[in-house]
Amino acid sequence: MSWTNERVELLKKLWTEGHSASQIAAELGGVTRNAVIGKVHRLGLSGRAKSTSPVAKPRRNRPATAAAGSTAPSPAVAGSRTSSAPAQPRTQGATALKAEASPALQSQPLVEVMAELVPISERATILTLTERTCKWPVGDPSTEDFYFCGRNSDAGVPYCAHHCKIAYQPVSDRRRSANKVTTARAAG
DNA sequence: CCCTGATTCGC
DNA sequence: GCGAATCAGG
Repeated sequence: MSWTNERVELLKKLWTEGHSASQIAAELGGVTRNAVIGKVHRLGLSGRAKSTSPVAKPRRNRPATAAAGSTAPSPAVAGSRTSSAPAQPRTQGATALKAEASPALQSQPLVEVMAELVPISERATILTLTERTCKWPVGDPSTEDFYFCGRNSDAGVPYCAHHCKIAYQPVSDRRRSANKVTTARAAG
């Protein structure tokens, strides 16, 4: 993958908007965050002032030939599956969902509630999800205002603590889930 | 650990 | 010019 004009433009745009290098790399695809950072510097738009040590740091020699594709960066979101899949989010069990259930698709009222709960600054697109970010979908995936929760989750756990509570309700409680969820969020 | 950007330097 | 490896910091 090369730095075409369009890709550079997108890079500039996203960088200016404050996206992190890894996020930009994910959106561009085919590049690592290192590549993005490198490009940012070459473009001379690193501007986002950091406390760059005025002091010259002693650089160590690079080991040896390591450039040969030793690492296999996988920008794509890996669908991490736990051995035993817990209850699908917001399902009564009857509705057969596709492999990765999308809770947002079946609970419109809840979706609107969630939209208010997730700070814009922490929202994620499909491109920014990692193994440790909450993959709780919010909104209609076919519209532009769709996003993922994106907050931190434990490694391997698909949702943040908050969304886990919603997603993994005991079967015995799920009958009243709609009410409980709404009530729970009101209570905190 | 996870993440962030900064820098070097072989390619 | 490119970006992995590395460094430094949160």
